Amino acid sequence: MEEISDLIKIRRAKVQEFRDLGVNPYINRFKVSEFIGKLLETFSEETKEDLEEKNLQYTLAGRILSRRKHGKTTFCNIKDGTGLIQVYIKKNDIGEEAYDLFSKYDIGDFMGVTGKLSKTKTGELTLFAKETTLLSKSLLPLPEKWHGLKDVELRYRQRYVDLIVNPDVKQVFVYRSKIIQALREFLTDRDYLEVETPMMQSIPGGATAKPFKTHHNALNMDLYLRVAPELYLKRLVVGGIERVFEINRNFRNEGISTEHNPEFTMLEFYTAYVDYHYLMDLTEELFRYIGTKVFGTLKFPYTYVENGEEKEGTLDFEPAFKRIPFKESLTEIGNIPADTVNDPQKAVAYALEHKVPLEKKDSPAKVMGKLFDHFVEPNLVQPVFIIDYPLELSPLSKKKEDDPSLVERFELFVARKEIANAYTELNDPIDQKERFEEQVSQRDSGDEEAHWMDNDFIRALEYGMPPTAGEGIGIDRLAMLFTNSQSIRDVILFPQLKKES
RNA sequence: GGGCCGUUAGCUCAACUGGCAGAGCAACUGACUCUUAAUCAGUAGGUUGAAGGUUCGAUUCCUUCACGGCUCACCA
Repeated sequence: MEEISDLIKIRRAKVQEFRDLGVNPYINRFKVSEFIGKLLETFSEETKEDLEEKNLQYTLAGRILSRRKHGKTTFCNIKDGTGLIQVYIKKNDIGEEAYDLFSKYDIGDFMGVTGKLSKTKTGELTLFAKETTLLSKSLLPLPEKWHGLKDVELRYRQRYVDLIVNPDVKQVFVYRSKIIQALREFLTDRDYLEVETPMMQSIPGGATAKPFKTHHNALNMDLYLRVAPELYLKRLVVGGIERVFEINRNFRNEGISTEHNPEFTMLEFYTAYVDYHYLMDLTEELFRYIGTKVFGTLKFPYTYVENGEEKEGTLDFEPAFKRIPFKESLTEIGNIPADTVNDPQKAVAYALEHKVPLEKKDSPAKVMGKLFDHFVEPNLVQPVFIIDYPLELSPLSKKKEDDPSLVERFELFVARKEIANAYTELNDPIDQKERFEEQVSQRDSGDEEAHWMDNDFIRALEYGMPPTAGEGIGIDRLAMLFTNSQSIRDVILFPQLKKES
């Protein structure tokens, strides 16, 4: 039925051969005396003579990644989770029978090896084997050693293979993990409490986005996967958890691109008694903390494409991040005439003239948003806070005291991407209710992304929420930024793909 | 969802204007006791993503579909 290539048939036959010889090809345990990385770290600089004198015996284990056979001797490289080391197997040293058995191992198999650590005449740290053990047999051939696995579809679908043969891949995910760890440290050191709030919500709130819908059978109730934790975290601020954060998944039923995966990881944190200015300072500090702690630098390479050419730049988190009001950014960075920005009709005309796609139902504020996306965002390379957004684009933010058409909100842009979004939280329950009502009417007129009415959230605010500022940071994009990754799929281990055909 | 590009051996890639589908690595057989993209000699490996169509003849041209990449729209 199933077509099996000769390569696999041969390997399956080998498994049987080992069994026939009384060798279990999948043994239960194997005691390792040291990890490879540790040996590389400790002994790479030592001379061959010193190593010989110390007569160091080790038992290592790892996956065979390459092999160079020379008749009665073989060099191979084995890799464990910590590093890759060369092993030298000589017939005279391990015996004829053992050598014949070893010769049946394939690239991709896990083997254990005991022997003396020394160096070859070329100076490479090498374990000179006295004994080898088959730990686990591999049935599928690994991709080519030189080119690795390049087919991006296979890399994402079979990430396990990608991780085996493309060493840089693991490093990206190590960095991702360390970045998240640094975020946690940074916040917990400042007395923020990490919490987990519902991912399944009956009213999906906290962001303008289309949710995924699911159904709970026992409760006979439709539920939505959350688009943001925001409204629950604010309920906690109401309840007295005045410094709170959550790092977890959000789900949005929208397009997939190099910057969007349907499930993505967000940090959201809330701080009572402060405003968005405080958060800007804290955000700058946070970026420098990650840079220093994880990478030991505040300057990062940045690859981008301009006019079809790949170019290299540098992102610098050292200088103070610029803070530019939204409206000013349109004129100063977007080079849109001031009278156009101030006149909704002219703005629409300007947008159409420059082929910015508008929809008929777009309000003046939405037109501004689109002008921003089109003319300003592509120019925001070094870290910059865009501040003071139009009220209508921000249904959960607090109005500015001196200009109620604007809200106290900022978004942080780096490398032409939106990385963070923050604002002084709206805590006036009556104002909040009116804004929800406005969103509901937009929803009724066909805007599937508009916010829902959340009466329990209003009730929480009615009990009183202290003045609070909150911020969300997209972790995937943050990881892209720090690892200079061109696609969000390169920082997500298993990105969403269609079913394999 | 739209546009452009791609899918050939396990992997990385060739095959001119439609004319016998090829190489390197991996595999297999053999030689080789310090190699490292080991080397040398030989062998095998293919429904060219799928289904139709045009043609004497299709990897190549056309149509539809599947999957992927980039990009636009939407969005963080």
